[in-house]
Amino acid sequence: MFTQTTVHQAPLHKSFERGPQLPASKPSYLPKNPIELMGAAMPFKSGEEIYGEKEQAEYFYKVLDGCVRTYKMLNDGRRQIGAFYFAGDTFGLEAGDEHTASAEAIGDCKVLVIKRSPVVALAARNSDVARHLWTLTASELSRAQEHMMLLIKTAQERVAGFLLDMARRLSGNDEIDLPMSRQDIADYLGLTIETVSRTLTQFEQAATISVPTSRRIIVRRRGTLLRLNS
Amino acid sequence: MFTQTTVHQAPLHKSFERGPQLPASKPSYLPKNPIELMGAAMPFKSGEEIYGEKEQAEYFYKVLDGCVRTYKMLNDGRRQIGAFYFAGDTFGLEAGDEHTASAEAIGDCKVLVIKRSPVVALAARNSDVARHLWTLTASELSRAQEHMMLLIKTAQERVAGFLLDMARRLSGNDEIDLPMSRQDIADYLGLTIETVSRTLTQFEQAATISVPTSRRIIVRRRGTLLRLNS
DNA sequence: CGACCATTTGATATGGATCAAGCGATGTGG
DNA sequence: CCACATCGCTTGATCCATATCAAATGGTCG
Repeated sequence: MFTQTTVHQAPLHKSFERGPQLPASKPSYLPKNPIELMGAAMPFKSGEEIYGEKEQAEYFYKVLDGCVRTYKMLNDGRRQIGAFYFAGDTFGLEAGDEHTASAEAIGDCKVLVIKRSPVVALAARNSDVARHLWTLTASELSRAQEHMMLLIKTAQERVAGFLLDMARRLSGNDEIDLPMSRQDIADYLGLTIETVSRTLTQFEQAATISVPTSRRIIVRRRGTLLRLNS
Repeated sequence: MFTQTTVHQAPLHKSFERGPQLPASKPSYLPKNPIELMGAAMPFKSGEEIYGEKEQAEYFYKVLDGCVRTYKMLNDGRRQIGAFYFAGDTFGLEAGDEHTASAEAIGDCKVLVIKRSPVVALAARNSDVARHLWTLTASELSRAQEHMMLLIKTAQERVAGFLLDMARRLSGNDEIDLPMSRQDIADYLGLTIETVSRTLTQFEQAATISVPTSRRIIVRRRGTLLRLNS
Protein backbone atom coordinates (compact mmCIF):
# COMPACT_ATOMS: atom_id res chain seq x y z
CA MET A 1 0.00 0.00 0.00
CA PHE A 2 2.63 2.55 0.92
CA THR A 3 5.21 3.53 -1.62
CA GLN A 4 8.15 3.66 0.76
CA THR A 5 9.38 4.22 4.32
CA THR A 6 8.43 2.09 7.26
CA VAL A 7 5.98 2.26 10.07
CA HIS A 8 7.45 3.21 13.41
CA GLN A 9 5.91 3.51 16.80
CA ALA A 10 6.13 6.64 18.95
CA PRO A 11 9.55 7.81 20.23
CA LEU A 12 10.94 5.71 23.05
CA HIS A 13 11.44 8.10 25.85
CA LYS A 14 12.32 11.64 26.56
CA SER A 15 14.25 13.21 29.35
CA PHE A 16 14.84 16.67 28.07
CA GLU A 17 12.87 18.15 30.95
CA ARG A 18 15.90 17.96 33.19
CA GLY A 19 17.35 20.84 31.18
CA PRO A 20 20.91 21.63 30.12
CA GLN A 21 23.73 20.67 32.45
CA LEU A 22 27.48 20.96 32.19
CA PRO A 23 29.14 17.90 30.70
CA ALA A 24 31.46 15.70 32.75
CA SER A 25 33.98 15.25 29.95
CA LYS A 26 35.45 17.69 27.45
CA PRO A 27 33.69 17.69 24.07
CA SER A 28 35.76 17.09 20.92
CA TYR A 29 34.44 20.28 19.38
CA LEU A 30 35.29 23.63 20.98
CA PRO A 31 32.83 26.51 20.62
CA LYS A 32 34.28 29.83 19.58
CA ASN A 33 31.71 32.39 18.49
CA PRO A 34 29.59 34.53 20.83
CA ILE A 35 26.42 32.59 20.12
CA GLU A 36 27.96 29.32 21.14
CA LEU A 37 29.32 30.72 24.36
CA MET A 38 25.69 31.18 25.39
CA GLY A 39 25.09 27.42 25.39
CA ALA A 40 25.68 24.46 27.65
CA ALA A 41 26.89 21.04 26.55
CA MET A 42 24.45 18.26 27.22
CA PRO A 43 24.79 14.51 26.76
CA PHE A 44 22.08 12.42 25.12
CA LYS A 45 21.86 8.66 25.17
CA SER A 46 21.37 6.58 22.06
CA GLY A 47 17.87 7.03 20.68
CA GLU A 48 16.98 9.74 23.16
CA GLU A 49 14.67 12.49 21.97
CA ILE A 50 16.22 15.96 21.90
CA TYR A 51 13.01 17.73 20.97
CA GLY A 52 9.68 16.85 19.41
CA GLU A 53 7.80 18.28 16.45
CA LYS A 54 5.33 21.00 17.44
CA GLU A 55 7.10 21.55 20.75
CA GLN A 56 7.94 25.06 21.77
CA ALA A 57 11.33 25.86 20.23
CA GLU A 58 13.25 27.21 23.22
CA TYR A 59 16.75 26.28 22.10
CA PHE A 60 19.10 26.08 19.18
CA TYR A 61 21.42 23.08 19.02
CA LYS A 62 24.89 22.27 17.80
CA VAL A 63 26.34 18.78 17.69
CA LEU A 64 29.58 18.57 19.69
CA ASP A 65 30.12 14.86 19.36
CA GLY A 66 28.16 12.00 17.83
CA CYS A 67 25.26 12.20 15.44
CA VAL A 68 21.67 13.46 15.45
CA ARG A 69 18.73 12.77 13.15
CA THR A 70 15.74 15.04 12.58
CA TYR A 71 12.54 13.56 11.23
CA LYS A 72 8.85 14.04 10.64
CA MET A 73 6.24 11.32 10.89
CA LEU A 74 2.93 10.85 9.12
CA ASN A 75 -0.13 9.90 11.15
CA ASP A 76 0.22 6.25 10.27
CA GLY A 77 3.84 6.00 11.35
CA ARG A 78 5.75 6.47 8.12
CA ARG A 79 8.89 8.37 8.96
CA GLN A 80 10.99 10.69 6.84
CA ILE A 81 14.42 11.61 8.16
CA GLY A 82 15.10 15.19 7.15
CA ALA A 83 18.79 15.30 7.93
CA PHE A 84 21.71 13.78 9.79
CA TYR A 85 23.83 16.19 11.81
CA PHE A 86 27.45 15.53 12.80
CA ALA A 87 29.96 17.32 15.03
CA GLY A 88 29.98 21.01 14.18
CA ASP A 89 26.51 21.01 12.56
CA THR A 90 23.80 23.32 13.89
CA PHE A 91 20.16 22.26 13.92
CA GLY A 92 16.77 23.28 15.26
CA LEU A 93 16.84 26.88 14.04
CA GLU A 94 13.32 27.42 12.84
CA ALA A 95 12.33 31.08 13.08
CA GLY A 96 8.83 30.21 14.26
CA ASP A 97 8.22 29.30 17.85
CA GLU A 98 7.53 25.61 17.26
CA HIS A 99 9.89 22.93 16.03
CA THR A 100 8.91 21.73 12.57
CA ALA A 101 10.51 18.31 13.09
CA SER A 102 11.67 16.03 15.89
CA ALA A 103 15.31 15.37 16.77
CA GLU A 104 16.90 12.28 18.30
CA ALA A 105 20.39 11.16 19.22
CA ILE A 106 21.89 8.43 17.04
CA GLY A 107 24.15 6.64 19.46
CA ASP A 108 25.33 8.48 22.56
CA CYS A 109 26.20 12.05 21.73
CA LYS A 110 26.90 15.52 23.10
CA VAL A 111 24.98 18.53 22.00
CA LEU A 112 25.50 22.20 22.72
CA VAL A 113 22.14 23.56 23.81
CA ILE A 114 21.70 27.29 23.31
CA LYS A 115 18.77 29.26 24.66
CA ARG A 116 17.05 31.09 21.84
CA SER A 117 15.74 34.20 23.54
CA PRO A 118 19.12 35.78 24.36
CA VAL A 119 20.43 34.92 20.89
CA VAL A 120 17.41 36.44 19.21
CA ALA A 121 17.76 39.47 21.47
CA LEU A 122 21.43 39.73 20.59
CA ALA A 123 20.59 39.42 16.89
CA ALA A 124 18.42 42.51 17.24
CA ARG A 125 21.52 44.50 18.22
CA ASN A 126 24.29 42.65 16.43
CA SER A 127 23.78 42.34 12.71
CA ASP A 128 26.49 39.70 12.39
CA VAL A 129 24.51 37.43 14.67
CA ALA A 130 21.33 38.16 12.74
CA ARG A 131 23.09 37.45 9.47
CA HIS A 132 24.44 34.21 10.90
CA LEU A 133 20.97 33.00 11.84
CA TRP A 134 19.74 33.83 8.37
CA THR A 135 22.70 32.16 6.66
CA LEU A 136 22.39 28.98 8.67
CA THR A 137 18.68 28.77 7.95
CA ALA A 138 19.24 29.41 4.26
CA SER A 139 21.80 26.64 4.02
CA GLU A 140 19.35 24.29 5.70
CA LEU A 141 16.86 25.32 3.03
CA SER A 142 19.38 24.58 0.34
CA ARG A 143 20.09 21.21 1.88
CA ALA A 144 16.38 20.40 2.00
CA GLN A 145 16.01 21.31 -1.67
CA GLU A 146 18.91 19.03 -2.52
CA HIS A 147 17.31 16.28 -0.44
CA MET A 148 14.10 16.65 -2.44
CA MET A 149 16.15 15.96 -5.57
CA LEU A 150 17.36 12.72 -3.99
CA LEU A 151 13.78 11.63 -3.47
CA ILE A 152 12.94 11.67 -7.18
CA LYS A 153 15.90 9.51 -8.17
CA THR A 154 16.27 5.74 -8.61
CA ALA A 155 17.35 3.60 -5.68
CA GLN A 156 20.89 3.29 -7.01
CA GLU A 157 21.19 7.02 -7.47
CA ARG A 158 19.88 7.71 -3.97
CA VAL A 159 22.27 5.29 -2.32
CA ALA A 160 25.20 6.53 -4.43
CA GLY A 161 24.41 10.12 -3.47
CA PHE A 162 24.09 9.15 0.16
CA LEU A 163 27.46 7.39 0.21
CA LEU A 164 29.21 10.32 -1.44
CA ASP A 165 27.65 12.73 1.03
CA MET A 166 28.63 10.58 4.00
CA ALA A 167 32.18 10.08 2.68
CA ARG A 168 32.57 13.83 2.36
CA ARG A 169 31.07 14.74 5.69
CA LEU A 170 32.23 11.87 7.90
CA SER A 171 35.72 11.12 6.70
CA GLY A 172 36.90 13.26 3.84
CA ASN A 173 38.45 10.14 2.36
CA ASP A 174 36.81 6.99 1.03
CA GLU A 175 36.41 5.08 4.29
CA ILE A 176 33.03 5.60 5.88
CA ASP A 177 32.00 4.56 9.37
CA LEU A 178 28.27 4.96 9.37
CA PRO A 179 26.76 5.99 12.69
CA MET A 180 23.22 5.16 11.58
CA SER A 181 21.30 1.94 10.95
CA ARG A 182 19.97 0.68 7.65
CA GLN A 183 16.50 1.72 8.81
CA ASP A 184 17.73 5.29 9.30
CA ILE A 185 19.31 5.29 5.85
CA ALA A 186 16.13 3.88 4.33
CA ASP A 187 13.96 6.53 5.98
CA TYR A 188 16.37 9.23 4.86
CA LEU A 189 16.33 8.03 1.26
CA GLY A 190 12.63 7.18 1.06
CA LEU A 191 13.36 3.49 0.46
CA THR A 192 12.95 0.26 2.46
CA ILE A 193 15.81 -1.37 4.34
CA GLU A 194 15.63 -4.28 1.92
CA THR A 195 16.20 -2.02 -1.06
CA VAL A 196 19.06 -0.20 0.67
CA SER A 197 20.66 -3.51 1.55
CA ARG A 198 20.24 -4.96 -1.93
CA THR A 199 21.62 -1.82 -3.54
CA LEU A 200 24.71 -1.92 -1.33
CA THR A 201 25.15 -5.57 -2.25
CA GLN A 202 24.91 -4.67 -5.95
CA PHE A 203 27.55 -1.98 -5.52
CA GLU A 204 29.77 -4.41 -3.70
CA GLN A 205 29.37 -7.05 -6.41
CA ALA A 206 30.27 -4.43 -8.99
CA ALA A 207 33.40 -3.67 -6.93
CA THR A 208 32.23 -0.09 -6.52
CA ILE A 209 32.39 -0.36 -2.73
CA SER A 210 33.47 -2.81 -0.03
CA VAL A 211 31.34 -3.49 3.02
CA PRO A 212 33.68 -5.14 5.56
CA THR A 213 31.08 -4.76 8.29
CA SER A 214 27.57 -3.47 7.91
CA ARG A 215 28.45 -0.12 9.45
CA ARG A 216 31.69 0.28 7.55
CA ILE A 217 31.80 1.08 3.84
CA ILE A 218 34.82 1.71 1.68
CA VAL A 219 34.40 3.49 -1.63
CA ARG A 220 36.49 1.77 -4.28
CA ARG A 221 35.27 3.52 -7.40
CA ARG A 222 34.21 7.01 -6.60
CA GLY A 223 33.75 7.73 -10.31
CA THR A 224 31.04 5.12 -10.60
CA LEU A 225 29.15 6.64 -7.69
CA LEU A 226 29.61 10.15 -9.07
CA ARG A 227 28.23 9.05 -12.41
CA LEU A 228 25.18 7.55 -10.74
CA ASN A 229 24.73 10.69 -8.68
CA SER A 230 23.75 12.46 -11.96
CA MET B 1 14.42 3.45 -15.86
CA PHE B 2 13.54 6.60 -13.97
CA THR B 3 11.21 6.40 -11.04
CA GLN B 4 9.29 9.58 -11.77
CA THR B 5 9.34 13.06 -13.30
CA THR B 6 9.89 13.76 -16.96
CA VAL B 7 12.71 14.83 -19.18
CA HIS B 8 12.67 18.46 -20.21
CA GLN B 9 14.91 20.45 -22.46
CA ALA B 10 16.67 23.62 -21.42
CA PRO B 11 14.61 26.76 -20.54
CA LEU B 12 13.12 28.50 -23.55
CA HIS B 13 14.49 31.98 -23.41
CA LYS B 14 15.50 34.65 -21.03
CA SER B 15 15.20 38.37 -21.19
CA PHE B 16 16.03 39.36 -17.66
CA GLU B 17 19.03 41.34 -18.85
CA ARG B 18 16.86 44.29 -19.74
CA GLY B 19 16.45 44.90 -16.01
CA PRO B 20 13.51 46.12 -13.92
CA GLN B 21 11.18 48.66 -15.46
CA LEU B 22 8.03 50.30 -14.23
CA PRO B 23 4.87 48.47 -15.20
CA ALA B 24 2.34 50.02 -17.54
CA SER B 25 -0.67 48.84 -15.56
CA LYS B 26 -1.39 48.84 -11.84
CA PRO B 27 -0.61 45.53 -10.12
CA SER B 28 -3.32 43.83 -8.09
CA TYR B 29 -1.06 43.63 -5.07
CA LEU B 30 0.12 46.84 -3.40
CA PRO B 31 3.48 46.86 -1.62
CA LYS B 32 3.54 48.36 1.84
CA ASN B 33 6.66 47.59 3.84
CA PRO B 34 10.01 49.38 3.50
CA ILE B 35 11.66 46.46 1.75
CA GLU B 36 9.07 46.34 -0.97
CA LEU B 37 9.33 50.04 -1.63
CA MET B 38 12.87 49.33 -2.77
CA GLY B 39 11.66 47.24 -5.70
CA ALA B 40 10.28 47.76 -9.19
CA ALA B 41 7.42 45.85 -10.74
CA MET B 42 8.35 43.87 -13.81
CA PRO B 43 6.23 41.86 -16.23
CA PHE B 44 7.20 38.38 -17.38
CA LYS B 45 5.66 36.50 -20.24
CA SER B 46 4.39 32.97 -19.96
CA GLY B 47 7.26 30.53 -19.56
CA GLU B 48 9.86 33.27 -19.30
CA GLU B 49 12.83 32.65 -17.05
CA ILE B 50 13.11 34.98 -14.09
CA TYR B 51 16.45 33.67 -12.93
CA GLY B 52 18.53 30.53 -13.36
CA GLU B 53 20.11 28.14 -10.89
CA LYS B 54 23.72 29.05 -10.06
CA GLU B 55 23.23 32.59 -11.30
CA GLN B 56 24.38 35.44 -9.16
CA ALA B 57 21.50 36.27 -6.81
CA GLU B 58 21.17 40.03 -7.24
CA TYR B 59 17.49 40.38 -6.44
CA PHE B 60 14.69 39.19 -4.19
CA TYR B 61 11.28 38.71 -5.79
CA LYS B 62 7.66 39.01 -4.83
CA VAL B 63 4.77 37.92 -7.01
CA LEU B 64 2.37 40.79 -7.66
CA ASP B 65 0.12 39.00 -10.07
CA GLY B 66 0.11 35.59 -11.70
CA CYS B 67 2.13 32.55 -10.73
CA VAL B 68 5.78 31.52 -10.63
CA ARG B 69 7.44 28.12 -10.37
CA THR B 70 10.91 27.39 -9.03
CA TYR B 71 12.65 24.19 -10.04
CA LYS B 72 15.87 22.27 -10.17
CA MET B 73 16.89 19.93 -12.94
CA LEU B 74 19.08 16.85 -12.96
CA ASN B 75 21.73 16.46 -15.66
CA ASP B 76 19.53 14.21 -17.72
CA GLY B 77 16.58 16.59 -17.72
CA ARG B 78 14.41 15.28 -14.91
CA ARG B 79 12.81 18.31 -13.30
CA GLN B 80 11.60 18.82 -9.75
CA ILE B 81 9.42 21.84 -9.11
CA GLY B 82 10.26 23.12 -5.65
CA ALA B 83 7.34 25.47 -5.21
CA PHE B 84 4.58 27.48 -6.83
CA TYR B 85 4.34 31.13 -5.82
CA PHE B 86 1.18 33.21 -6.10
CA ALA B 87 0.39 36.91 -5.59
CA GLY B 88 1.89 38.05 -2.32
CA ASP B 89 4.47 35.26 -2.08
CA THR B 90 8.16 36.10 -1.85
CA PHE B 91 10.79 33.93 -3.50
CA GLY B 92 14.47 33.83 -4.34
CA LEU B 93 15.79 34.71 -0.89
CA GLU B 94 18.77 32.45 -0.56
CA ALA B 95 21.39 33.92 1.79
CA GLY B 96 24.26 32.76 -0.39
CA ASP B 97 25.18 34.71 -3.49
CA GLU B 98 23.92 32.15 -6.00
CA HIS B 99 20.38 31.05 -6.69
CA THR B 100 19.86 27.44 -5.64
CA ALA B 101 17.04 26.92 -8.14
CA SER B 102 15.63 28.44 -11.31
CA ALA B 103 12.42 30.46 -11.51
CA GLU B 104 9.97 30.85 -14.39
CA ALA B 105 6.69 32.61 -15.00
CA ILE B 106 3.63 30.37 -15.31
CA GLY B 107 1.44 32.35 -17.64
CA ASP B 108 2.00 36.08 -17.94
CA CYS B 109 2.72 37.60 -14.58
CA LYS B 110 4.04 40.61 -12.69
CA VAL B 111 6.83 40.37 -10.20
CA LEU B 112 8.25 42.92 -7.82
CA VAL B 113 12.01 42.82 -8.26
CA ILE B 114 14.00 44.06 -5.28
CA LYS B 115 17.73 44.64 -5.35
CA ARG B 116 19.40 42.62 -2.60
CA SER B 117 22.33 44.80 -1.67
CA PRO B 118 20.37 47.73 -0.22
CA VAL B 119 18.05 45.35 1.60
CA VAL B 120 20.95 43.43 3.11
CA ALA B 121 22.58 46.73 4.03
CA LEU B 122 19.34 47.89 5.61
CA ALA B 123 19.07 44.63 7.51
CA ALA B 124 22.45 45.36 9.09
CA ARG B 125 20.93 48.49 10.66
CA ASN B 126 17.28 47.56 11.04
CA SER B 127 16.71 44.40 13.03
CA ASP B 128 13.09 44.14 11.89
CA VAL B 129 14.27 43.81 8.31
CA ALA B 130 16.88 41.25 9.35
CA ARG B 131 14.28 39.30 11.25
CA HIS B 132 11.96 39.43 8.27
CA LEU B 133 14.59 37.93 5.99
CA TRP B 134 15.20 35.19 8.50
CA THR B 135 11.51 34.47 9.01
CA LEU B 136 10.75 34.29 5.31
CA THR B 137 13.67 31.94 4.75
CA ALA B 138 12.63 29.77 7.69
CA SER B 139 9.10 29.44 6.36
CA GLU B 140 10.50 28.42 3.00
CA LEU B 141 12.49 25.79 4.86
CA SER B 142 9.36 24.59 6.58
CA ARG B 143 7.54 24.44 3.29
CA ALA B 144 10.37 22.42 1.74
CA GLN B 145 10.25 19.95 4.63
CA GLU B 146 6.52 19.56 4.14
CA HIS B 147 7.09 19.04 0.42
CA MET B 148 9.53 16.24 1.21
CA MET B 149 6.75 14.54 3.14
CA LEU B 150 4.57 14.71 0.02
CA LEU B 151 7.25 12.91 -1.96
CA ILE B 152 7.11 9.79 0.21
CA LYS B 153 3.35 9.39 -0.09
CA THR B 154 1.19 7.41 -2.51
CA ALA B 155 -0.05 9.07 -5.71
CA GLN B 156 -3.55 9.55 -4.26
CA GLU B 157 -2.15 11.16 -1.14
CA ARG B 158 0.09 13.48 -3.12
CA VAL B 159 -2.69 14.65 -5.40
CA ALA B 160 -5.12 15.06 -2.49
CA GLY B 161 -2.54 17.11 -0.60
CA PHE B 162 -1.87 19.20 -3.66
CA LEU B 163 -5.55 19.95 -4.24
CA LEU B 164 -6.09 20.95 -0.61
CA ASP B 165 -3.06 23.22 -0.73
CA MET B 166 -4.19 24.86 -3.97
CA ALA B 167 -7.75 25.28 -2.70
CA ARG B 168 -6.44 27.03 0.38
CA ARG B 169 -3.95 29.25 -1.39
CA LEU B 170 -5.77 30.04 -4.63
CA SER B 171 -9.36 30.42 -3.63
CA GLY B 172 -10.06 29.87 0.04
CA ASN B 173 -13.16 27.98 -1.00
CA ASP B 174 -13.54 24.72 -2.89
CA GLU B 175 -13.30 26.02 -6.44
CA ILE B 176 -9.82 25.88 -7.84
CA ASP B 177 -8.60 27.49 -11.04
CA LEU B 178 -5.23 25.95 -11.62
CA PRO B 179 -2.69 28.21 -13.28
CA MET B 180 -0.29 25.35 -14.00
CA SER B 181 -0.28 22.44 -16.44
CA ARG B 182 -0.52 18.75 -15.62
CA GLN B 183 3.20 18.51 -16.37
CA ASP B 184 3.92 21.16 -13.74
CA ILE B 185 1.76 19.34 -11.23
CA ALA B 186 3.46 16.05 -12.06
CA ASP B 187 6.93 17.54 -11.62
CA TYR B 188 5.86 19.14 -8.35
CA LEU B 189 4.50 15.87 -7.00
CA GLY B 190 7.23 13.60 -8.36
CA LEU B 191 4.75 11.69 -10.55
CA THR B 192 4.07 11.43 -14.29
CA ILE B 193 1.31 13.39 -16.03
CA GLU B 194 -0.48 10.13 -16.72
CA THR B 195 -0.60 9.25 -13.04
CA VAL B 196 -1.78 12.73 -12.11
CA SER B 197 -4.49 12.55 -14.75
CA ARG B 198 -5.62 9.08 -13.75
CA THR B 199 -5.73 10.02 -10.09
CA LEU B 200 -7.88 13.05 -10.83
CA THR B 201 -10.17 10.82 -12.87
CA GLN B 202 -10.42 8.40 -9.94
CA PHE B 203 -11.32 11.24 -7.60
CA GLU B 204 -13.92 12.46 -10.04
CA GLN B 205 -15.46 9.00 -10.40
CA ALA B 206 -15.59 8.74 -6.62
CA ALA B 207 -17.44 12.10 -6.64
CA THR B 208 -14.67 13.57 -4.48
CA ILE B 209 -14.06 16.32 -7.03
CA SER B 210 -15.46 17.65 -10.29
CA VAL B 211 -13.24 18.60 -13.20
CA PRO B 212 -15.42 20.77 -15.48
CA THR B 213 -12.37 21.78 -17.52
CA SER B 214 -8.84 20.48 -17.12
CA ARG B 215 -7.70 23.67 -15.39
CA ARG B 216 -10.73 23.93 -13.14
CA ILE B 217 -11.34 21.63 -10.21
CA ILE B 218 -14.12 21.73 -7.68
CA VAL B 219 -13.70 19.95 -4.38
CA ARG B 220 -16.92 18.12 -3.52
CA ARG B 221 -15.83 16.06 -0.54
CA ARG B 222 -13.11 17.84 1.31
CA GLY B 223 -13.24 15.24 4.06
CA THR B 224 -12.20 12.50 1.68
CA LEU B 225 -9.20 14.52 0.55
CA LEU B 226 -8.31 15.38 4.13
CA ARG B 227 -8.42 11.74 5.10
CA LEU B 228 -6.10 10.85 2.22
CA ASN B 229 -3.78 13.67 3.17
CA SER B 230 -2.89 11.64 6.32
C1' DC C 1 -11.30 23.30 -41.40
C1' DG C 2 -6.99 21.54 -40.04
C1' DA C 3 -2.75 21.57 -37.24
C1' DC C 4 -1.16 21.55 -32.82
C1' DC C 5 -0.77 20.85 -28.10
C1' DA C 6 -2.52 19.35 -23.64
C1' DT C 7 -4.94 15.90 -21.56
C1' DT C 8 -7.04 11.48 -21.00
C1' DT C 9 -7.35 6.63 -21.56
C1' DG C 10 -5.61 1.97 -22.53
C1' DA C 11 -2.18 -1.88 -22.46
C1' DT C 12 1.95 -3.47 -20.68
C1' DA C 13 6.40 -3.44 -18.16
C1' DT C 14 9.13 -2.90 -14.15
C1' DG C 15 11.45 -1.06 -9.96
C1' DG C 16 10.94 -1.28 -5.58
C1' DA C 17 7.66 -2.87 -1.83
C1' DT C 18 6.10 -6.64 0.70
C1' DC C 19 6.25 -11.04 2.83
C1' DA C 20 9.12 -14.51 4.51
C1' DA C 21 13.16 -16.91 5.73
C1' DG C 22 18.09 -17.23 6.75
C1' DC C 23 22.32 -15.52 8.78
C1' DG C 24 25.73 -13.51 11.72
C1' DA C 25 27.00 -10.84 15.70
C1' DT C 26 26.05 -9.80 20.45
C1' DG C 27 24.51 -10.73 24.82
C1' DT C 28 22.43 -13.64 28.70
C1' DG C 29 21.68 -17.25 31.82
C1' DG C 30 22.62 -21.84 33.22
C1' DC D 1 31.94 -21.95 28.12
C1' DC D 2 28.18 -23.10 25.59
C1' DA D 3 23.07 -23.23 24.29
C1' DC D 4 19.96 -19.97 23.03
C1' DA D 5 17.33 -15.73 22.45
C1' DT D 6 17.63 -11.27 20.20
C1' DC D 7 18.56 -7.87 16.92
C1' DG D 8 20.15 -5.92 12.71
C1' DC D 9 21.04 -7.12 8.28
C1' DT D 10 20.84 -9.84 4.01
C1' DT D 11 18.70 -12.70 0.64
C1' DG D 12 14.83 -14.84 -1.87
C1' DA D 13 10.12 -15.03 -3.99
C1' DT D 14 6.24 -12.60 -5.29
C1' DC D 15 3.20 -8.62 -5.84
C1' DC D 16 1.69 -4.17 -7.04
C1' DA D 17 1.74 0.89 -7.77
C1' DT D 18 3.34 3.64 -10.88
C1' DA D 19 6.16 4.23 -15.09
C1' DT D 20 6.29 3.61 -19.89
C1' DC D 21 4.61 3.24 -24.46
C1' DA D 22 0.90 4.15 -27.47
C1' DA D 23 -3.29 5.88 -29.15
C1' DA D 24 -7.59 8.52 -28.81
C1' DT D 25 -9.84 12.81 -27.53
C1' DG D 26 -10.59 17.54 -27.10
C1' DG D 27 -9.73 22.34 -26.92
C1' DT D 28 -7.38 26.43 -29.22
C1' DC D 29 -5.69 29.25 -32.75
C1' DG D 30 -4.64 30.63 -37.38
